[in-house]
Amino acid sequence: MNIAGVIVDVPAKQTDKTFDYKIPDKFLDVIKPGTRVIVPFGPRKIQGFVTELKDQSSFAKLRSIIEPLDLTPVLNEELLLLGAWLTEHTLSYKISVYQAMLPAALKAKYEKKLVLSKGTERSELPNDLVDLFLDHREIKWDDAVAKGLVQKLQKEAAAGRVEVVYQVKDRVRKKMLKHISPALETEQLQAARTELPSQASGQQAVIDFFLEHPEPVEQRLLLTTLGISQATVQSLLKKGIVKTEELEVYRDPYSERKFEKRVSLKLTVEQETAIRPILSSIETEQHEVFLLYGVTGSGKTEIYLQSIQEVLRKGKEAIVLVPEISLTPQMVTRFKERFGDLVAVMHSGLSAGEKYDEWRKIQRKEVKVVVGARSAIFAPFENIGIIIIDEEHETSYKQEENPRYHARDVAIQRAKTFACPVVLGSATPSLESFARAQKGRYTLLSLPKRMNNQALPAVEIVDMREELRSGNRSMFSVRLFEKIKDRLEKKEQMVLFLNKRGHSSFVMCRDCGYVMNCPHCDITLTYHRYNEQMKCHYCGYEDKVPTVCPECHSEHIRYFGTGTQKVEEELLKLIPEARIIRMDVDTTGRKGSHERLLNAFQDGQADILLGTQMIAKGLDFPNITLVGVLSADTMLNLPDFRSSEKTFQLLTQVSGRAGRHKLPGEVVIQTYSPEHYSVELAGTQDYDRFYQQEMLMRKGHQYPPFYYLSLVTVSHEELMKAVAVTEKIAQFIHSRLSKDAVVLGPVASPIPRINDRYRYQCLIKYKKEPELSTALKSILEHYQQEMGSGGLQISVDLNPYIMM
DNA sequence: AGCACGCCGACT
DNA sequence: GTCGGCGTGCTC
Repeated sequence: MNIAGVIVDVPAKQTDKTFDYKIPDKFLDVIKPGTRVIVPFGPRKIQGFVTELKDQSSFAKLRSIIEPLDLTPVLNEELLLLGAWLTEHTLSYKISVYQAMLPAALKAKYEKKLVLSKGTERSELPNDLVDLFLDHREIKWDDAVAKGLVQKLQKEAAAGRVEVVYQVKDRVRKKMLKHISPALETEQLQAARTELPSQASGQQAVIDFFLEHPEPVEQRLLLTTLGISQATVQSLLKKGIVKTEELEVYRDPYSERKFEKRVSLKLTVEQETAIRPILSSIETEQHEVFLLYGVTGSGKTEIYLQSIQEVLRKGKEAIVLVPEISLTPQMVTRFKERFGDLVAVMHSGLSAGEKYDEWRKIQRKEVKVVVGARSAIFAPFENIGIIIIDEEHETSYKQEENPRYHARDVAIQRAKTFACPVVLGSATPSLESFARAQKGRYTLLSLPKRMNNQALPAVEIVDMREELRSGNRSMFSVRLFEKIKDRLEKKEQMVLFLNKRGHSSFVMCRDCGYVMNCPHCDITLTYHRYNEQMKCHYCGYEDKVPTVCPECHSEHIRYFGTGTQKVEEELLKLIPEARIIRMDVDTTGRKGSHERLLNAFQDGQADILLGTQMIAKGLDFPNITLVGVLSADTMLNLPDFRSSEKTFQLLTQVSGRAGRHKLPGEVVIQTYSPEHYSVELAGTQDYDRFYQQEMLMRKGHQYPPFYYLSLVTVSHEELMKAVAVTEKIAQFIHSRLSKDAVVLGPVASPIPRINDRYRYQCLIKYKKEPELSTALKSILEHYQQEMGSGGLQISVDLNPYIMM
């Protein structure tokens, strides 16, 4: 077994296979499947993943692996298999999949350099090159290019005075710090202490310290805790009483914070009923998917925590996925309080180094629980006992770049391997999941009541068309404004929510709320400034922008868009004394600012929390008694068949922020389409009826969960080329599928041009098409050459969430 | 993805 | 006659 099959770090169709290399004898015991290695590849050196070991290769002359990058494989057998599965299910390159499974820090960086050859002196070079190597024997290739000296240098290279060197670098180094530890056993240490001169109090203190704690301690820490100087340590070192070593330390993003240990809460009867099947699945080690459907504030988190506790008791590990946006300090705290140091946290707020350290803790089995966003699903645990996905309906679980995976699918796949349960939790489950629960593929667990029977907040829907009619042109309705003033007087807090994702413009009548829809697709038409047209991105339908409302003939018809900053300004104009904290991408950009703003709000430093998406979830402040949604429509009018579902989910989530504790909560939803079922039913928090209604729509228009979707997006600099290729692809797919499948397109993508590239797409709706994957693969194969050089790009998304 | 090899246009 | 354009094909 001295040959390794290696997947090389070159994301291209032609290199998407294993390359065989000889393993040098000295690395035979280190290199295993899952190890990263540096291999020669053509003239360069690149990183690769060993995926298999073998005795024979069909290749006659093999080159050798240069060196391994890991002492322990970064991918274990299960993850390698999972990678193969993912490749198949996302049609991505193997290398992209493996890289997606690991922290970015493990991705190689490459450097191309020019080095003075051995035995060559700087003075032997031509005059204009001498300075380049002034105080090093090497220079960066890019610098040489910038100075326009490449040709000259290449001549030197041909003459053997300069060499081109390729280097593979790790992105992040392990953080090493100097540690001190005793060099002697306890008794000898004791003896050494007595031999010290009596005035050597510092040295005595150090020995006393090590008699208590014999393990290595960071030097800086030792000096400060004992109040001694470096010199003291030096003399002990000379005497051979202590020794130093460089040890890896973790960057701990939570080191500053103290967590009080909390114990389990008593479960309510409902929670008790809901948790039982989960516990039994853990107990009997039977894979099962649970949909934990519980209204906001019904205590889902406590069920997660206690299930995990049971898993840990069995000596197994747990993965908890939380949407990036709600991976709030509050959430992390609850897990840290319960499980202390056994928890690793992974989210985008961490630096690459911090993420890597958290990952290392998992790999080294120093933690048992990981709480993290999407990519935490790849946590390298080897004995998973449960996978929990909170806010299961969130679309951020779907990765929108290659590999285009859905964390839910990966979770189920891994859980099958480990024969453990998956718990999908949500107050507003995705239609897909709820439908599966209805069909019995998932086990439905319900928590219909809030804990301590707190009533759901009263929701009032305000018709903004009425407001306009009665002369109120501001963005606050009379009702909402009254309530804001009332809360300010009572010194209670409130949250104002503005959905910012309404940017893709749509046209709406301010008088009657009429929004232009596509007659064939039930999807909002998008306004295009460049040709003053309304357009459907699903079927290509086009219409003129109306000057008067087709419905009520009003002239107040215009397109929409507004921002948090504008709301803040207007609010301050009306109520100058209001203390507002604004949370959006602008104010939370810097690291830690998210947490700081929320803490400020919690401490009562502001009355109003104004924000976008990010304040919709997970917040749990006792003093919030009013939630205002400024415009419920923005999301409803996105060109997306899930827009109703997203609107309902969002409104329900936001409403759930109010009155979670002693004070009752109120919600005001402002809208131009109060009669739309997603708004209306969010008002009564009636998921079940929403589900029924939305399922009818989906069935009628052949959308998930009745049909699967696949999306092929073609882009090219030339419009005609993009259209023509998409057309051919559509025809080809059509010919390969059964008559039950629907192939739509070519249609311009919702973003028809990015970076001067025209984008066309083809949407496939189908129930069961075993040939589809093969067909898509052969398309990618067929256009391979053109994708390399001709500037053509084709991307395939099996089960897209964003239609762009 | 790089990089080398190789075959056609504008220059010393 | 040469330098250099980027099309084509390969990397174990």
